[in-house]
Amino acid sequence: MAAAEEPGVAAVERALSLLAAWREGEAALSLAELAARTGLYKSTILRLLASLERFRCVQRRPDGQWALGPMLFRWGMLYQRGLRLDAILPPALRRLADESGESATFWVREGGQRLCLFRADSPRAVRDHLLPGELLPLEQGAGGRVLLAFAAGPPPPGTDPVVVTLGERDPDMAALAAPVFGGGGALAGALALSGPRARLAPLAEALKPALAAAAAALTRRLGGDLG
Amino acid sequence: MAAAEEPGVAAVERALSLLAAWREGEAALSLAELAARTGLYKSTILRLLASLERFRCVQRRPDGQWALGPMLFRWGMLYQRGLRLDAILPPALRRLADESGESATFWVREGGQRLCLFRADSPRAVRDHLLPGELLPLEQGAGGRVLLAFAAGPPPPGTDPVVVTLGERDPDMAALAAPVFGGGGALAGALALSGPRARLAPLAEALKPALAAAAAALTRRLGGDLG
DNA sequence: CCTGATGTTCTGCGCAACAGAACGGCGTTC
DNA sequence: GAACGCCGTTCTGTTGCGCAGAACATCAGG
Repeated sequence: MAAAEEPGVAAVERALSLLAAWREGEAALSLAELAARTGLYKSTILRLLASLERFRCVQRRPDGQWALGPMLFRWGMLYQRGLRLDAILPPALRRLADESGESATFWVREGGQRLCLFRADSPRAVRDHLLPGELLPLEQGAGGRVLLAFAAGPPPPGTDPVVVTLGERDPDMAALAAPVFGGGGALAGALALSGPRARLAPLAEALKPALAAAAAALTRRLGGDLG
Repeated sequence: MAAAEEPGVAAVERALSLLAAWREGEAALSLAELAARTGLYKSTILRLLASLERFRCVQRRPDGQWALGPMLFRWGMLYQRGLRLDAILPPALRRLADESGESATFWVREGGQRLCLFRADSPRAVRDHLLPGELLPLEQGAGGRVLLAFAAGPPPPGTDPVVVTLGERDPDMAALAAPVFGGGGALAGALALSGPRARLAPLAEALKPALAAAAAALTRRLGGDLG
């Protein structure tokens, strides 16, 4: 990375591109696969992995394959808890999922995407499949639309804060979402319910008040109604 | 890092030492604080942060302070789910915590330490405080002792698999733990109950069968009884 | 207004890190 | 058993990357 270009450290970016090679559901990757996915030379990868391993960001398995390491989990938890939502959100999401019968998710905005920060799956066997840590576009789905629509703060009183979308991200799914505000009226995230379209679409209007109430309760707990 | 020393990439290790600067409960750190904690020059830190920011491992706040970034959360979740325990453990821990009244934790061994991978807090207000992502020594506490004692695989039938410790890690706490085995009889982790010593110590013997049964049920679900 | 602390920018120089070849091991096929 | 292809490991000459650290700008507090 020439000084005339964007600042940074090329070796660090090579190491991070390695970490970015893992995908959902992959426990371990071989050296050859890492080379194929990153375009880096195997000797370069081995040197980078040595440092990542020393800091416990990757670990080498007995069969020679490489897995992500525990320090990423630790830092990921520090990130999540640094948002100061971990004490409040999991029980609130669990309650909402149990009472509504659908999956409850809390989305936060990260740049041009939304990140699934907390999740309580529906008690039902048929439900949408979504995992904490997943990053999705803002433009699709109720959660993303709420993060866009309410970025500037709380709407005027009397405005319906709940957004409903049918089949935007997946044709068979539906979702509702409402904004949650934190201190100073800043948007903290979007509280969403989601599930199969056939089951959720007929119930969407009926679920709006409960979702709006749950989001408002979270807003109050976060001090978002004081701004 | 001279070639004669351990292999690796010094710039990468500097960047990782930056990420390691954050501690529990710290949402953001200033440049000066990062310099104080790592001993790196501020110009060096800024270059490293530029790369970390580009890969979304840190983010700069409007006030100029630096926070850990969402990609760490994503990779942390990939690490956790790569262990293939996420579908099974959270509900099992919740059940165990609700039935026993104490906090339930799943520990995995990472090198010479144990990592809190999943956690269900006790429903009671007075409980020990422990968070996913925390790393603790193996030599202290029931969870750690189990990871040491059963590293070689399942014990002979008839052996009591539950370890009880009183006040080892914290004088006011007590814990019980039992091993959980995965495919091929390999130790997957330790299932633990923990809480205030005054409350848990009198109940420890009575809780052993339930904990052993829960651990055995997890072992069966993971195929650990087939090896 | 002054001071101290913090954050930002710049650059010469040294060596860190890379590219990529060569090699060994292993599994598969004939 | 030999040959082949793929994977992982080791080595090294060269160069441009990345650092140290000084200088500077900004800001908050007294």
